[in-house]
Amino acid sequence: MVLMLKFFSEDEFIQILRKHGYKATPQRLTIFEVLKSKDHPSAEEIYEAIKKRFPSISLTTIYQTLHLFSELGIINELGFSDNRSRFDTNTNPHINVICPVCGKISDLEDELVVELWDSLEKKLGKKPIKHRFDVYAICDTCENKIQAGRVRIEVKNI
Amino acid sequence: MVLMLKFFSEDEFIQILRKHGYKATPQRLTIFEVLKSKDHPSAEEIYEAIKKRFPSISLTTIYQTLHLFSELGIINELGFSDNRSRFDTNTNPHINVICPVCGKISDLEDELVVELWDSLEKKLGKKPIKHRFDVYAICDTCENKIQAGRVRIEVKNI
DNA sequence: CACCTAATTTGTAATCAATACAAATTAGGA
DNA sequence: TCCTAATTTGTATTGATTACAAATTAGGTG
Repeated sequence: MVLMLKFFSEDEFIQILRKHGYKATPQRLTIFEVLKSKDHPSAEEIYEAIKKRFPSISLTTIYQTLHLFSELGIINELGFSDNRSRFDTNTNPHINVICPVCGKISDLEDELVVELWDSLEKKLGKKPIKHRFDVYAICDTCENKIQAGRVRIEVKNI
Repeated sequence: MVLMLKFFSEDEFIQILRKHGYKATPQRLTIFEVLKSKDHPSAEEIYEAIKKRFPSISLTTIYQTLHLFSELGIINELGFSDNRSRFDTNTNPHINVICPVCGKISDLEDELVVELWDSLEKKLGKKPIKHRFDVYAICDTCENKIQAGRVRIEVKNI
């Protein structure tokens, strides 16, 4: 951990690619920039955002690049039961708080999570490779809509 | 929490269905029994196991039933990036320790996880609905194969 | 116990995110 | 500037899951 996509400059990012033997293509750099600005985007959302800056880009490139970034450990792919992965740029120990109504994901950083993560090396006999901690709770926005009777509960990502 | 599919008798299970207005069909009871005996099965694995006891069952029924059980809160659907959900019958606070090589999932019950779960109500301002904590670590079986040079690393569920 | 009806099951067709593939393009070293 | 392996692109395909409508059935009622 400690690495965090959001804090890399473009130059640092290019160095990371080169160090691993990968080329610094404009497509990769653009996807990197878009990832910085998005929260927990799906491939489709990334594709839509990137087409604005890079109209010729192919969806296949998006997928290949996201898999490459996952392999490099700078993002995590989060598979969901609705078959739409989302991509997490926060690789430090944290909890994804997911609203089952609107699908919004927000990060909860917490000392106890770090403590739990650190304790796992001893408990498992080896340091784990990565984590994915999800918790489901209705977000305030949706809670208010429900209170006001303005929404029928329809569950996402659950 | 406290509910645990593995510890329900068939009669108790029938009562749960009826209490919620659902019929106790032989298909549902068979799926319930098979879930008791499987660890973290996919829909396909459940289908294969059930066809032995109930040859006429349809894959659609498997899916409908698994979704019903999820709705009742007695199992959790775990979506993965390979687009194959697996179903977790352990709804108590625990960590899924996933081997990225063979895909094996084992449960780690731990006091810190319970403590973390219990602390979330205060931190979020509301009691969360459910959790899903995954950690990736190569299992002993795969570790040994790798040491012996008998396997090329090929990643699953990651 | 037989009947009735809404719930459930079944088989097939459709969906759609993700992947495979092969041709065209390009980063970056020589 | 050239060269080549890496990368990108567009299209075709895959495969888990869902939609749908017809057939069946659980379980309540008289």
